[in-house]
Amino acid sequence: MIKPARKRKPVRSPTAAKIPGREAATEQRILAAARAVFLRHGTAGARMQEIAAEAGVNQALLHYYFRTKERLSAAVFQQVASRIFPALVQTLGAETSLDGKINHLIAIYLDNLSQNLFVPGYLISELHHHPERVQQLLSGAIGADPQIVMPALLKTLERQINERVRDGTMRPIKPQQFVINLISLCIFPFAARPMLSIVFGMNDAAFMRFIEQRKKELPEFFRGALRP
Amino acid sequence: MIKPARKRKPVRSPTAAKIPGREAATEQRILAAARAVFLRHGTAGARMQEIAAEAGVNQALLHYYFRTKERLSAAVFQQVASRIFPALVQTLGAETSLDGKINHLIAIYLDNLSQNLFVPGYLISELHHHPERVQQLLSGAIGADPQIVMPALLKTLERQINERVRDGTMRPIKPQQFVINLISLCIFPFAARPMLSIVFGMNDAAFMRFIEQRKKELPEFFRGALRP
DNA sequence: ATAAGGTTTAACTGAACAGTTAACACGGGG
DNA sequence: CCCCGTGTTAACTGTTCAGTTAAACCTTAT
Repeated sequence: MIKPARKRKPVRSPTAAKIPGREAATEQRILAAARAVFLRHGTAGARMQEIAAEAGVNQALLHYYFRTKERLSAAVFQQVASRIFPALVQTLGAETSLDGKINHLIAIYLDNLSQNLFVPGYLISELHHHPERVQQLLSGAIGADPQIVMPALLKTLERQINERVRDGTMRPIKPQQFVINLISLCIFPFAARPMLSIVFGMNDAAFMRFIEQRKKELPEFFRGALRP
Repeated sequence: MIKPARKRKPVRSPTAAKIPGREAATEQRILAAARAVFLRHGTAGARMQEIAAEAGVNQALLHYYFRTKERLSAAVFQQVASRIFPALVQTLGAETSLDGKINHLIAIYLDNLSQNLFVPGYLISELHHHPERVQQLLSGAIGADPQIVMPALLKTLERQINERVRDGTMRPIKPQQFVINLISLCIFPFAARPMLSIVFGMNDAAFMRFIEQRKKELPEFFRGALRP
């Protein structure tokens, strides 16, 4: 069987004329499009064609810049994760007061997530379906091996908690429980937002008011829970 | 083009001989298999072939009992959701004391989720990727229109909170914030488990010990947060 | 100019997938 | 005894999808 000579249509469509000096960074456009699509549909549910369309390019370009769907999704995951985890490590690992850490973490998380509403649902979903990737991806996102950084962080917290317990200004609590309680209260409302919207009848504006209220109340709530 | 007569192999494989009176409920086997596969991979990532294999049946049987993949996944979602939501509504809507509700909800949620570790990740993932289905699915899971049940529940909680505020035994808090804080602390650790496993270096046994400790500490923590 | 090399395109390929078809099995009621 | 409805199977179909190919384009350096 002889392959027939390919019939070709004109390659550069007339609408695609680019301004020469204004070369848009195609790779960045693709990454942004991929992020939008992967956030909405998850890695398994996303379609390369949809990403190409959203970026306004041909599907082959996706493979030119990122060999496979897997690599593209990994790039997106890393980008998204690196907005969330370093803040946690830096804030809790700093040498500021415990109360300061609580205030700061709540403030930056609620602010950050308010502008990236889909991030928590996406991250939980990806980590749930691809637990085998977690280790390497977290390493990249934090910028160091979490198995070295985190124990140090927990030690620091434990010391600070013990000081306050000795002062009589705080009840004892394991540093792990401390961290989990704090980030649960910050992140979960965003992860469960689709549910809350229906269950509590919240539209987008109502949800934002709800979060604004949390910004004011959460620090007090959390510190209150730890009073002796 | 005339279709050639089909060549057929023997239809009933010898190993598949069923005990006649002991007709296993095939539909239930399929549902259980579907649940396992959908929980692991999510609706988009799951493969009908894998479900068939896990149920030990032919792929065509899946379509015989549940017309499409979508219906099968809806059946699974409803089954899983109906283990989580009714308990919430019943517990918080009951006419027991506020402290009793807190204790009860924490106890049953941590117990229940400990035996269904993948449920929170699965539910959050599905709700995130298919928000349009939430309404109908929640209605089925709760057994009533959530937009009628939930406001009543919130009213009840608000009344109980107001009583305690008047007594001076509780700080004021909006009933929505009350509910979200409570279920955040219960559910989030399970949803984020893949992350915690790596970040805190917890294996399965360590995670279970972690949850056991929460069972004891959470009620105190939560009530403490609301002391005046 | 022009050749080189990075960029972008239409068309193609092979595999995987959800869903269909028609044959076969078998117990129960006529 | 036979056929009818439900259950079950192997094989098939049409589509969608990730990934490939080779031609065409564009910019810059020579």
